[in-house]
Amino acid sequence: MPRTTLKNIAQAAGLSTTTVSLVLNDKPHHISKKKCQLVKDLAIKMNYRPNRLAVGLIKKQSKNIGLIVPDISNAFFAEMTKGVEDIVRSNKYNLLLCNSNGRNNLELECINMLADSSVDGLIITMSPESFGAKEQLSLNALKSLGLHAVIVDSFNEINQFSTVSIDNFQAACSAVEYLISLGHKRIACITGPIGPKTTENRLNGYKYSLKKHNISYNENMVFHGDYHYQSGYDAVAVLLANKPTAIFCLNDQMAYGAVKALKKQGLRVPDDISVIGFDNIFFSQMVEVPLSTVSQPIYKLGEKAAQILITELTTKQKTQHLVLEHTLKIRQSTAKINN
Amino acid sequence: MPRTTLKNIAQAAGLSTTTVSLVLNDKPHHISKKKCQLVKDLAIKMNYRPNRLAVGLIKKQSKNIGLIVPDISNAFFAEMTKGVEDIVRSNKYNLLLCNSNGRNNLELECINMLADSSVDGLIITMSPESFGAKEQLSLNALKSLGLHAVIVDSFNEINQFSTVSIDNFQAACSAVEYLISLGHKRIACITGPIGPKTTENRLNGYKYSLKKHNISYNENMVFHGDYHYQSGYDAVAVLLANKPTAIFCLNDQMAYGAVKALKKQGLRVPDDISVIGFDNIFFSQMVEVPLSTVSQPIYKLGEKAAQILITELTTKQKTQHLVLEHTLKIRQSTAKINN
DNA sequence: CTGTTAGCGCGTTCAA
DNA sequence: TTGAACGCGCTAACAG
Repeated sequence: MPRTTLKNIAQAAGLSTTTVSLVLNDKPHHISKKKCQLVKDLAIKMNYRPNRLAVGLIKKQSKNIGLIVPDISNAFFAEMTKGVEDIVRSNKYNLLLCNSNGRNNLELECINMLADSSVDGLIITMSPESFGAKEQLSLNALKSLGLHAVIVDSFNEINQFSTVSIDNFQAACSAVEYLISLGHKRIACITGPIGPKTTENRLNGYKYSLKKHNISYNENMVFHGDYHYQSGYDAVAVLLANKPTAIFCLNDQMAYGAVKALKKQGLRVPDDISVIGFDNIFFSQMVEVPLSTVSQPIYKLGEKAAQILITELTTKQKTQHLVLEHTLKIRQSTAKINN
Repeated sequence: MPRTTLKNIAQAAGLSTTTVSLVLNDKPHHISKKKCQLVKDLAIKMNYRPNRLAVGLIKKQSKNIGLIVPDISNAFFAEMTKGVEDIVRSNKYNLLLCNSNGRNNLELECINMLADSSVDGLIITMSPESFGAKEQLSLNALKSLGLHAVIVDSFNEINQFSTVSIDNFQAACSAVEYLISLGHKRIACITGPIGPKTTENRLNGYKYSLKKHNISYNENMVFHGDYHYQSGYDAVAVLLANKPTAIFCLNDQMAYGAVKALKKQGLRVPDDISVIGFDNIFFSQMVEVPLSTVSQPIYKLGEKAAQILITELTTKQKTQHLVLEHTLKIRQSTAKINN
């Protein structure tokens, strides 16, 4: 049995579809109270609900918003997505979810598919691959498709899209400064893939803070991981050669891996070596050694992105670059240097 | 600048929209090679992409699939969603994501919104509230809207929808039997909210295995949690009164909470008390004491659900009830009884 | 106060 | 070999 359409209820009421449409959409009209009531009753009785595709086609707005993330099964993106979803839904939009699997070409496909679905706008966290020329590819796609977009976890002053993120440079500084305040001088760093601004900024914060405290920067104290658990684990074997007393991991997942590897090497965290992470995903309070970390307001990042997008969509407001506050979350994986 | 439409390219080619449509959709036709080529070239040059809303409206299939989960920020659902998304996308569908926040009324709203968006079908994990009469509410909504649906993590032989899940009863049995094989007799259980079949089946498995081994069932050894970390933590204070030597938690999150509380009480896991979980979410290998648990094929649950749905959509295949294999994942939170 | 007409962008008869 | 005409379900202009 097909859904009841405007026409169905128009027929049942003996009126035109226009009349019914006017009444049901609360448009200004001059239709008799009785007919109004008739239409409304009928709509309820026949369980009428407008077809969003048809409305979207004519109004040129689908009431759909797209979200592109590298990997929804990653705790960071899952929590961010929740923030997006809550705002989107409370504004009567639907959310189209896409995974780019961290690949720039898939990201481009997602952008196109979402455009094909006439999304009113989209929220995107660029894939790790999308930096430099490839980032431009994505940005240009968005631009040429005339899409409204908000970019999360990336800060690009010169582009025409709104952004939401924390100040990754300062956040990294605060983590490293904290380590230094604990007496650490031999501070290693496990990074994500080199290229994206987010990673660059964190790494620059690390370098800056070292320099500021007259600690010379040693390339061998930096391991380039990929933001996954395993790379944090693998990094330890390499970094230990340089006898660090602390390790700054550019995300929590890699910190978990590092802690695990350290334990396997017979080193105690934080007694023998300190580890600090970045993100403060939910599980960081529950891992073997509750993780000290730079806390990002992950859920809020998603919320704000959605709010900004919807605001841009409804009012004709210009783009903005929102920087959310980070905090340092001290738990038990860091301690004063001990020697 | 608006997107190029069929009409645009028809004009540019000096042909009718019909001709263009025929060519671009590879429909049987008798159009000269040259014109064919012209159309195809133009389509590429003008970057033509069909409007999915328009196509959906006319074909009566939107190529959209809906997914309703209680909470996408929950690691279990995030991973399941990834499985769904991968299959959905590789079949050229789009995914509409909805959170029910665990509430039946929101679940109903989601179902309606998805129906309004003309989704071709949907995948749903019922909210914990949706059991008994409330479950029927959701089921009836799906039915009366004529929606194709696949239900994940729930098994209901009498309904008309396909289901995908593991055998929760057997899975619970295997966990408890394992504990018993380790010599445990005083086995406590931390459950989720009572009502949903999934929880009931696990609890019944627990009871059945106890009985099978002549261990009398003691109501005070069962704590009714809510599947969240905190309730696992809170349960311990209550359960300890009955001196259990092992605790069976109906999901991993609560197991983490239990382990944490146990530690706080000065008890060592597994030396003083064993803990076993359920789900095997990704983090269970990384928590303080790597968790022994019943492993569900979470990603596969999502994959299979999507595959079944798409199969039902394309071929007119009847519903099926797929039961996936679980396994027991023994890690370090369980040990032989020690007294 | 209400209905007719037109069309959003597309696919599908049918006639030419 | 091609195109005009129709309709998916709906809204918006303009009549009347």
